[in-house]
Amino acid sequence: MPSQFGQFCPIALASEVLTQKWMLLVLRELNAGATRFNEIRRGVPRISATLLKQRLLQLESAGIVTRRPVGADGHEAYILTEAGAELKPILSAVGTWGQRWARDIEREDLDPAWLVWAMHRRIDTAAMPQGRTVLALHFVDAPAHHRLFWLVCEHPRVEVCIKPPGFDDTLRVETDVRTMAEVWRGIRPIGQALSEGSLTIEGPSALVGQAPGWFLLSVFSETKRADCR
Amino acid sequence: MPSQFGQFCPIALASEVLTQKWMLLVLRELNAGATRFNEIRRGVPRISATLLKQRLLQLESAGIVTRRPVGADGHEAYILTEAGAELKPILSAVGTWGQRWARDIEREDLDPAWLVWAMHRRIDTAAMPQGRTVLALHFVDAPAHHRLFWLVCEHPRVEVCIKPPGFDDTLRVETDVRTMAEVWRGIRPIGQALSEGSLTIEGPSALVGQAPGWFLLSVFSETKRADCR
DNA sequence: CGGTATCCCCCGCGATACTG
DNA sequence: CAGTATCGCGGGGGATACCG
Repeated sequence: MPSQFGQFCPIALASEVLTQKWMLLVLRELNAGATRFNEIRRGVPRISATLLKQRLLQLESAGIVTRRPVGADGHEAYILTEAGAELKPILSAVGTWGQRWARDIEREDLDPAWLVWAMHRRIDTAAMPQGRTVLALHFVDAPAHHRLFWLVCEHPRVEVCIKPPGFDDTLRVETDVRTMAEVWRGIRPIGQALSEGSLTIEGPSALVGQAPGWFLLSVFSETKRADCR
Repeated sequence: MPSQFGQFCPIALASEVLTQKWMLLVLRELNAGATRFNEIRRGVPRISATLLKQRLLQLESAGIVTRRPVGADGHEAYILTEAGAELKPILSAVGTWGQRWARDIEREDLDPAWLVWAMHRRIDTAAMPQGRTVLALHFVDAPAHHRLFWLVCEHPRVEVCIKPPGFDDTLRVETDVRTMAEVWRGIRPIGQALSEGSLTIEGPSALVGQAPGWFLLSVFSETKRADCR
């Protein structure tokens, strides 16, 4: 796609690559440390495999991504180049603006599977007890197949399961998707959700008190929304 | 267009508006101080009127732009809201990245009319002699109807003419489009272009020496390209 | 100047099925 | 797991003409 805008302005040239559909979300995943094809897809579940591959090729030819052979299989990992790493200020600026000014969350935005995937990257495993901690997440208002998830945490790794992982639950979190989403976004304080009863944590009382601190929430959660004026 | 990406991530929500085609360029113009419909169009000449209007409506409904009645005619001016003003870090980050890492300038990017329009916003009229200064720009390799432009400068205003403005030229600049573009981008030092002879300035020798300083160049011109390694 | 209205084409993209 | 192949449609957007 040569010269989409007919300008040599750096913003126009950068736009050609960066404003393609799904592109910023793919870059967000790569920036968050995703390297494998399906790892990226889990963070951008609504993109088709065909289109994701196409986007990755575009990123490669733009010098933003490189492929590196990995492991024993013939497959490869996608790595950000130096040019890709320098996209971080853009993602940060877009996220900050979105946190402050973007539209409110709609029904269709509330994908519980994506929420859990986002949460699993932001768990403070160092603050957890030694050994394995299993957090069961129960979204009371989600469709049956998206109602239950488990976060299996063993410092420093966190794994997402959609079936019982075979270990006892350490704690059980029960909430609705919107509450958890707003807590994750930093729009609603977790303490408020707890005292309202829209989010409950069950388990050994010593751990129940610590658990809210294990959730590090979105990287933009500290940025305050602007329309509260 | 509700929930294009099915995520409540702030980057995804911001993307819905910001990554529409032409959107960043329209915002660049608004951020540069353009307020009228056709003023924006001159900075984004390849967008159709229909689509520009559509984009402006989207910006309005996203809370990024407001319309304000202006002057005697029934028309209006487009003004950035506070949310729109806070997009500046995004434009800045995208431009900086583009300056460092975006693809090289192609033939079709080299629109001399756009170049002159970009330049006219970045003229240091305060450094010019008192009264009116007329700069004639001659692009030797441009198609006939885009070969000659005039910048009529009278502090602090600069006007672009595509026909002889009716005043004597103070100075005459002769160059090819690519040279002027690369100088404007800060990729090639103007001194180098002058000594190579790919850019010449003719007129009273006292003014010829000052003239290179009148061109403030792109706001990203100080950012160095990265692939010089 | 600042738009509308209309037409129509193309291709971006989603969906589905299949492979090494 | 990491893709490829194919099909088909929808609508985004370019072009052109028109208007107050």
